[in-house]
Amino acid sequence: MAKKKQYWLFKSDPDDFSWQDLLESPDQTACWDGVRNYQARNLIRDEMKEGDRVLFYHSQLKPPVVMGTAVIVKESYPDDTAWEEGNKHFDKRASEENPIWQMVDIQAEKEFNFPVSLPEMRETDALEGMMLLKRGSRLSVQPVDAKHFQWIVKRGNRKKA
DNA sequence: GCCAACGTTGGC
DNA sequence: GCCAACGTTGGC
Repeated sequence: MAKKKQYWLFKSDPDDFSWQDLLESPDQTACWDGVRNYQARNLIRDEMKEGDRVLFYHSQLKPPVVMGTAVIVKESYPDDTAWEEGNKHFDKRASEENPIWQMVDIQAEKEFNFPVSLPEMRETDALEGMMLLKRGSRLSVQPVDAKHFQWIVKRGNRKKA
C-alpha cells in the first residue's frame, strides 16, 4: 500500500552529532539512536517510512539552523544503545527482549547552499504553525508539513549570488 | 549563563 | 491518580 511521502525534522546538538558527522559516516548514513521520549519513539516506530525526507536541524547554535536534507533509508528497529552499559542513553529497563526504544537510519541527501536559520523561519509567514516554531516545543523528531518542508528546501537551495 | 517549558519520578 | 520536585531541552 503506497503511502504519501512524509516529512520530518530531526534535531541534533552538533556537539553530539553534526551534519558533518553524517557526511563522514559510511554511505553518509547513520542510525538515529538515543531518542528517549515516548512521543518521539512512537513517531519513529509507527510513522516513519523508508523514503520519507528529513530536515537536519542543528540546535544549540547561535542561531540554530537547518543544514540540509536527509532521507530515511531504514525503518524502525531496536535502539541497542539503550541496554549498552555506560552508554549516555542507557536505560536499565531496556533489553534485547524488550528494547523499549527504536531508531531509524538516515542518509544525507543534500547540503543547503544556505543553512536556513531559526530567526529567518520565525519571520516567515509561509511557515505559520510549524511545530518547531511553537513555544516550548522540545520534540527532537517532529513531523513537518509538506508545504513547510518545501519552503525551507527552496530557501536553503537557492543559488549563491 | 539564565530561565521557561516540558517530561518524568515518586510520595502520598 | 494527583501533584510537587526535579532534570533536561533549547532558545535567547
